[in-house]
Order: sequence, then C-alpha cells, then structure tokens
Amino acid sequence: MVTIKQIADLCGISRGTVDRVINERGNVKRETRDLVLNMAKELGYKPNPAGKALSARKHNPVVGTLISSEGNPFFDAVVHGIKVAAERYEIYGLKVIYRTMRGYDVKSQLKIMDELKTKVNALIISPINDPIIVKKINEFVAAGIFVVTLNNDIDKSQRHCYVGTDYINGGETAGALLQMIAPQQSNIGIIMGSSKVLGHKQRLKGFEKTIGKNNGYKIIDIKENDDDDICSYDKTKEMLMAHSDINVLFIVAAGVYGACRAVLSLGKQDKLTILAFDTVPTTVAMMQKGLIKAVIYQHPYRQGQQAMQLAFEYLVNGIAPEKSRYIMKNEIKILENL
Amino acid sequence: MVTIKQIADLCGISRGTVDRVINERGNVKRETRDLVLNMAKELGYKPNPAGKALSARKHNPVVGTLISSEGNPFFDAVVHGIKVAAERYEIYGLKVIYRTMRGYDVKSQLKIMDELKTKVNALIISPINDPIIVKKINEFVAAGIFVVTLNNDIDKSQRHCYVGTDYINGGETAGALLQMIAPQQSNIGIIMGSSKVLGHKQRLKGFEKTIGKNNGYKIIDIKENDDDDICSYDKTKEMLMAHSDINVLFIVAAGVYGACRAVLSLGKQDKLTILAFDTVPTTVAMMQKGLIKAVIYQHPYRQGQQAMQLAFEYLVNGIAPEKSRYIMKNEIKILENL
DNA sequence: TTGTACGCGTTATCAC
DNA sequence: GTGATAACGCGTACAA
Repeated sequence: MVTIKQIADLCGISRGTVDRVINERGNVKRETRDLVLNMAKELGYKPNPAGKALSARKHNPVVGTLISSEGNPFFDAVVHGIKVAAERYEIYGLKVIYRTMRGYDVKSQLKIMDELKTKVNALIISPINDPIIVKKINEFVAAGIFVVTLNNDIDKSQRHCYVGTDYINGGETAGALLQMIAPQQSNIGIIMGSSKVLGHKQRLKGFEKTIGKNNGYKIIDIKENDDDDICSYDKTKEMLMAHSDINVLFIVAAGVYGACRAVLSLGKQDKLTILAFDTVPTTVAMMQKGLIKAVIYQHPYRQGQQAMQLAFEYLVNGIAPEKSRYIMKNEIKILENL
Repeated sequence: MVTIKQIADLCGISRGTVDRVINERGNVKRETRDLVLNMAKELGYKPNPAGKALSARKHNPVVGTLISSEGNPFFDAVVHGIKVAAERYEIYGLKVIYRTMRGYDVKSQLKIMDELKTKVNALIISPINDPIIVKKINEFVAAGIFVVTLNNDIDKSQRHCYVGTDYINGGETAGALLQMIAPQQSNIGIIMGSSKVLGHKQRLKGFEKTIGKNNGYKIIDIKENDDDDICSYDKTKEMLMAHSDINVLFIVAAGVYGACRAVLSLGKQDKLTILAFDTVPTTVAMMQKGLIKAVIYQHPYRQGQQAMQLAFEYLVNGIAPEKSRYIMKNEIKILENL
C-alpha cells in the first residue's frame, strides 16, 4: 500500500506538497504537480480512510436528516436504520441533527431546510417532488453540502445520490405476483396513496403495464386515500359497496390498516385477495389474520443505513459515492419470511 | 468523544497505563486498574476504530477463505461479495488468501485448513458438518484465530460467528409460497441435494411441516441428486415417469438445471409448478422460459460481504461481532424482482 | 509497576 | 512555492 510519504520520498519533495497536489489546494508548480500526479497514478495511490477519519475529527462533521416520518410508520424502520448507523459512526466524531415533518407541505420542508443549511455538512432528505425543493437542494450542493435523497428521488436535482427503490419495478412485481396468487378472473380495486407522490404513480404504472397483458384481469376502480387510514377506510368501503364484483384489492401505499378494516366491516375478508406494500406493524397484524396474503417490501432499514453510510464515507473518509443511485430490491414477503 | 489520553489525564496517570488496563495486559496496580476502569465506564469510553486501524497496519492482518465453491455456481455470488469487500479493505492493509474446494470431502477440507492455519489471523469457511472439522475449528479459535462459518454453520463448534440463512425457515417459506401458487390438489415430487448436508435436511423439514397442514398436498416421492446436474436429470426423469400424477416439483438445493431439462425432455413443462432455490444463471434462464415460477433467495452476495466485514472489523478495528449469528432472510424471487 | 516516545497516514499551520 | 512540524487516537517497545 502506497502512502503520501512514499510518493513524497520518490519525488524528492515533502508530504505537504504532495498533499496540496492530491487535494487540489493549488500553490504548486506545474512540473511538481505533474510529477506527483504521474507518480500517484503509477503507484495506484489510494488515500487511507483511517488516516482521513482521524484527521477529519477536527472538522466536526455534521449530518442533517429531514424525513417526512410523522404519522407514517413506514419511516420508522428507515429512521431506525439511520440511527443505528449514526451511533456506529459517533465514535468518529460524526454528529447528526434529526428533523422530521408531517405530510407533503413544501413550505414546511423549505423552512426546515433553511434552518439546517448553516449547520450541516451533509443532508439526508426524503424530498417532496417540487421544483422549489429542487432549487433548494441545488443551493445546498452549491454550498458544498453533500446531499442524499432517501426513499424518493428528485431526478432533475444535483443531489449526490439517491437511496431507495425502483417504484415502477415495485408495481411490476406486484402485478406479476398477483397473477400467481389471485383467481384467473380478477376484478381489481385499487387504493392509491396520493397522485401527487411520484412513486405512487410509478407503482401504478408498473402494475397496469404488467396486468394489462392478462385478459382475465380488469381494474374496476381507483381511489386515493391521501395516505390516511380514516380516509382509506371510507374510500375502500365506498368502493367495495359500489362494486360487489371486486375480488382483488391492491393497496399502493399507506392506509393499509384502514382499508383492511373496511374489508372486515363488510365481512368480505374471505372473498378478497389483498396485496399491499411494506411491513408496518398494522399490516403485519393483518397478514397474521390472513387478510393480506403478501406485501412488497422495500428494505426500509437498509435504506436508512445506506444513506447514513454514504454521508459518513463522504465526510469522514473522504470517499465519494460510487453510484448515483443505490437501489434496493422490491422483495416479496409473506407471513413466513417476514 | 472520550479518548485514552483524556482518561489518563483525569486519572493523573499516563496513557500507557490506561492502555494496559483497557487491553488487559496486566502489570497494573489493583487501585489504578479499578480507577481507570471506573473512569472509562463513567465516561463511556469506546476506542476509535480509525486509530486502531492505523496502528493495526503493522500486524499485517491476513484473512483466509475456504469455500466449497468449485462446481457450485451458487457460491459465485458469495465469493464475489467476499472479494468486493476485501478490495475495499485492502487499503487498510488487510490481506486475503483464497482457497476453494469441490464437494464435501472432509480430508480435503482438513488439509487446506492445516495449510492455512499458520498463515492467517482470521478464517472464513463454509464448513463440512463433521466432528473432525468441529475439532479443527476449535483448534483455530484456541490459537487466537477469528473464525466465521459461512452459509453453513457448525453449531457445536466455538466459531465466533455464523453468516447465512435459517434453513428451516427457508423450507417453511417455500411450503407456504407453494400453497399460494400451486393447484389446490398438489402431488409433490421432491429433488433433494444431499441428505448428508444439514441445511438440505432442514429445508425439507420446514417444508414438510408447513404443507403437512394442508390435506390437498401430498409428497409422492423424494430423490437425492447429490447436487449434480446429470444425476439430477436422471433422477427427475425417473421420478416423473414413475409418477405421472406429480404436478409440483420442489428442488431443494443444486441441480436445478438438470431437473428442468428432464421436465423439458418429457414435455411436461406446462403441467408442473416448479419451485427451487437460488438465482444462479441457469436457474434464471429457466425462469425466463417460464419453467420455474419462483425461487427462494438467500442473499449470497450479502453473505460474503458480511463475513468479510466481520473479519475486517475484528482484525483491523478491534471490534468483536455483536451477534453470534448473522441471519439473512429467505426472500421470494420471481422474474420481475430478480 | 509506571511513564515516555515513536509510528501508523492524513491534514492544517506556520515559516521560509 | 515549498518544507517542516504538530495533531488526530491507538498500540507498543523500551526506559525508568
């Protein structure tokens, strides 16, 4: 393993100069610069993260997190992943500021982002898909802040990377699975989260694409529940009463519990195949009752861990992410492999 | 963050003494020892892995890996995980010796273990389930070598930890899934790997337990293929010809390709529901052909990564594993979420 | 029994 | 432009 010191010796100069070249701090003669660069390349120099970590303590690196986790139990596991990772990195001097919010209000998110901006060197955010947020994220990046979008991406922004799933594939997987576990003739009722949320729309798109090839499968009705259980309960009840031919219920986002309660209140639990997303406790309970046959799972814990790890490696080890997208697989979970 | 130096200052003694206490090197007065221990506990001292990593370079830590990967493509992904992780840790001075073997011959494994013993500080091994290997593993541990069992455990041994799946749960998951995707009346033919391999037996056990509750499900025949594709081809053909009522094929371990070729050669591809394990390329090809509906996946890449990470953290960062078993989930994969 | 001093690789600071 | 030096936290050989 080659070190800065070795390069310095071989070039007949000091460590300081080599450091200036490698970290592009300027104030180095062209020739010396080229010499060092060539030597480093030739020897395959790679900075030792342990050394970087040690000296990074002086910077007091701070990560800000802003997650729309309030009232959305899906994010509990995500936040848990973030916290476990943060704890592990605490010893390296990494500090974390935790901020949460409820729902998808752009102004609220903007306000918290502004508060964080002067305090952090990195930001982990589940962003609202809005041009104003894109602009703000770009401001962060321009200010030298490392930005990770978590669970939802804003692809037009300059964020350093995205950690989450492929939503279209989530819908495709759900559609394909459904055709394996539901009746040959299926009349499908769909409960959406919010059509304002890009991911939900993408899931629907993937689902429709996959089941579209099957003549036995028809989508009877689609309703939005705004990710709210009460609303979900009402809308589901309404839908099932209006269409007694529905024998499949596909719940695209949150509000699974409300929808299931509607099914129970109509006594339709044995007549429906129900497919949903994520393994929040209320959903697991409904799986145990036999109401929900399967769910699509998006590795929430690993999403949180991964996001914090990327921030850590960037700030403390000086390692930029290899990829711009860290995609978690859409897994199929039944009661047995939860 | 509290450091050794801070503890030393607060106790009015030198860093050296504190180090002796914390790393239990002896040669410290009782009182001083107790004082330091209390102070460390009170301040919540945790050694900084970066510091440890830096000074660990002098020891030239070496990890030996011994995997029965030859002729078993399942292990390709496991080994890939090991190698990617190893590459990442190379910069810290971690060296790796790669050894492979074919099949389950105790003597071969023993011989390679003996060769490795003097050269390594840690061992990652997919062990054969045999008392002689247990004894040898315990010898390694007694010699201060860190031992991780990978993909297969030997629970009576003193190995530091196991990385792999819960095989019984793998069988249960397969059984439950089958009842969702196979006909109400299913006559099942089972192709085992080797009954000598503990994991294969456990999978069968979990499977039998789960489908045992369903009166419509019957196991018609069980055959062993010794994880060999040719043998698998012959045995499957034999089985399907002897029992024309079989409409479900459950392949417990390797030899998936051979079994599928047998199905094709009998032209039974549209009359069978086939369930298998792992996503090796030949299996994926059979999924694409529509022959195999679903497989159980055991995160082979992550298994390899995790094992190497544990060795790294132990040797270089001086961090012992938190758990004695790192269990990967049995996931359900269909074509869409591979 | 205890303290001192150096090295691991990187970076920041100061002096030239 | 460049070089020397100290500091980060830990381990350890050696001195006292």
